[in-house]
Amino acid sequence: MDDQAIRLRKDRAAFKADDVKVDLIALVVAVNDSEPCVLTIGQADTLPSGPFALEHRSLQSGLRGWVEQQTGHRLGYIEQLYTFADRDRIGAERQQRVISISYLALTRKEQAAGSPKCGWQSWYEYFPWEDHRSGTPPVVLDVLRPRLIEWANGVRDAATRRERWQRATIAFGFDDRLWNEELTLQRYELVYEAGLVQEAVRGRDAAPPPLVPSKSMVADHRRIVATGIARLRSKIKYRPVVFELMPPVFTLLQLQRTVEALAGRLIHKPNFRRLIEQQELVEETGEATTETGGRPAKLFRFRHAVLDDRLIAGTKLPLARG
Amino acid sequence: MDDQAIRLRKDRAAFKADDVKVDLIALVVAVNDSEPCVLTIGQADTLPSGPFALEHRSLQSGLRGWVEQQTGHRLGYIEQLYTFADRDRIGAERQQRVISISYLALTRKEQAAGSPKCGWQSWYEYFPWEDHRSGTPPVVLDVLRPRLIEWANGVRDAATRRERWQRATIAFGFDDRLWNEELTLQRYELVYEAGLVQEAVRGRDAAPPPLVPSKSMVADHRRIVATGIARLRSKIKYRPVVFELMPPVFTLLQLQRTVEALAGRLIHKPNFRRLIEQQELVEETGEATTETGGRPAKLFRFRHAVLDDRLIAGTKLPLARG
DNA sequence: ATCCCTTATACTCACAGCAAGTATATGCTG
DNA sequence: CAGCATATACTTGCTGTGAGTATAAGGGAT
Repeated sequence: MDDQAIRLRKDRAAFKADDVKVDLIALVVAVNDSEPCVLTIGQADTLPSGPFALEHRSLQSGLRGWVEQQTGHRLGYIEQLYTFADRDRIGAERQQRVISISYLALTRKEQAAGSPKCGWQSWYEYFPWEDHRSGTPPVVLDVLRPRLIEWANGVRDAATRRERWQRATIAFGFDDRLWNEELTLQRYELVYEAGLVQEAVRGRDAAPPPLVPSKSMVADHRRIVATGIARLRSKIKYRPVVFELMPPVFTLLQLQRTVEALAGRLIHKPNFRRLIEQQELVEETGEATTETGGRPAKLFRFRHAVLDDRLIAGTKLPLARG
Repeated sequence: MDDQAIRLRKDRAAFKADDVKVDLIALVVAVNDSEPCVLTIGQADTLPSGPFALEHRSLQSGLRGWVEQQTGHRLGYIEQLYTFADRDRIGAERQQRVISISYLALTRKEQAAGSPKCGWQSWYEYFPWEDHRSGTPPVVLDVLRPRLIEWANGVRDAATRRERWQRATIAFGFDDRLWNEELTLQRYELVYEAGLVQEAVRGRDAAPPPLVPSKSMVADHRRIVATGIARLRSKIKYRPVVFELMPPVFTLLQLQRTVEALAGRLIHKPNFRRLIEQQELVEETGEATTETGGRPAKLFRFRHAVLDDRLIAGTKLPLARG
């Protein structure tokens, strides 16, 4: 039957007018002094972004252009995060759709001179419940747990109640379940659904509700950050991406602190060192530094050769479960 | 400095005219009789697709609409694959960009009555080198290896030669390296770069080159299929997505054959059963079937409860390395 | 009925990965 | 010199898992 083919072509033609605007959004991450940071503009509430335009050679180069212009940073490693088109994102004047393509970029903080109107923020400012390096942060049990219980009990249906509480239990590791650092996005979605972040109650003119203390962001940028954190926490376990965040030369402890900063949890030192060395991810420079205090630490550099063959095996990092 | 902010706003305004067209492309996968299939239209060379339009509630619902209209299939599980904007994809008449957002959907083949002009194709028709269930297929060592050696040696620079051959070695497991089924995309990119598939030499009017025998597709659809295969092969190892492809009731061997079909390699049976059962992914229905021949096989169904808590641990499947 | 085939199911073994604990060496600082 | 922080080595024990083998149950051909 060729009707189908013809109808197809006609339908496709009929849609010609529905052009959309495409926005590129960058989540740029660096780690400095054991603190994972994201690059922001505005009131530390906006990610670098800009429209995809004709003169851009590709999506990635368009993104690089915007970030460079807005923050003065040259991006290195880039990977696509997610593409979305929310209903809320329709332009007011014309009925027009906006598609947002978000990217995750990894750099080093010192790389560029700070541009005006941009700065680095610890990502734990936006997600205070994600940093478990000094044990479970108080906000989890003191604030989130009771609020999420309230939220779960806020519905009639018993099944929904149970389902809500189960989701919270899994995501936050309540009731002796273990904390899974990779569930950052699920956790953000929970606190959003429960109306505990500013973004969720924006535009509503109800009485100011009791929010969980945390820094909010413009539009859905905080959601993008959550997506990026989750992606990064998962990826460091099987790809040597940490090195994109390291200076050319570093000590093993610095490397460990960086991974810990990203993962939001501590790592058993001997295991970490064994794993790094047996995988031959790094090589000694022959130098050592005394700046760390204590016994001078050997300096290492990343073995770029592994970028090739680590495609096979994957890099594993020992993230302690307990 | 507020220049920056002002300049930013102006730049953004100046780009207003650069609207783009957004295409949604669906890779719909099912497994039937131990054969992984993709849903195609046209001459079995096109994936269901259509433009994103104003009346679509969301990207996903737009995609569902197009697939349903073109193939009669209602999609269930959907996940985003990748978004790209190739330089080649510029409209001829107007200078306009086309963004393609691709999705991976998992269904069961029997679900819908076949629509005209659409059909299921084994994905190994497009990637004959990916099926290692009966050992390494001949095409790998007899055709691909010599052609890739030629390709690697086709450059002057010794470093490039070595790098090309190393990539090929890793991707295809030459020289006693082990085959990694997840590198489907890297392999396709290699054969593409080497000019061994029809898509790579399209539009060139050089003499017909010696291609590797395989079915080609329109535009870059075959690349999308490769991306989807890679994603799926990776994902079945840590998320229980296989069950989206299974009938409501099945035997353990059927389940194993499905996983093997996707992974393109065989699994050690006792290990597979142990892992499935100890993870409590399935439960017995109490029935058994004699249709399989031999001793009647117990029938199982998927435990939907695990969809929740498998967020934590992840589902693991025993894919033999050797 | 018997043999043989196929499939299902159970048990065992061995090794690698890895989390965790403990101990020691080294060099700085006060 | 004491005290401290770091680096580095050794050991232990659990678990996951790849792999082999054995047994049970039904169907079909002889």
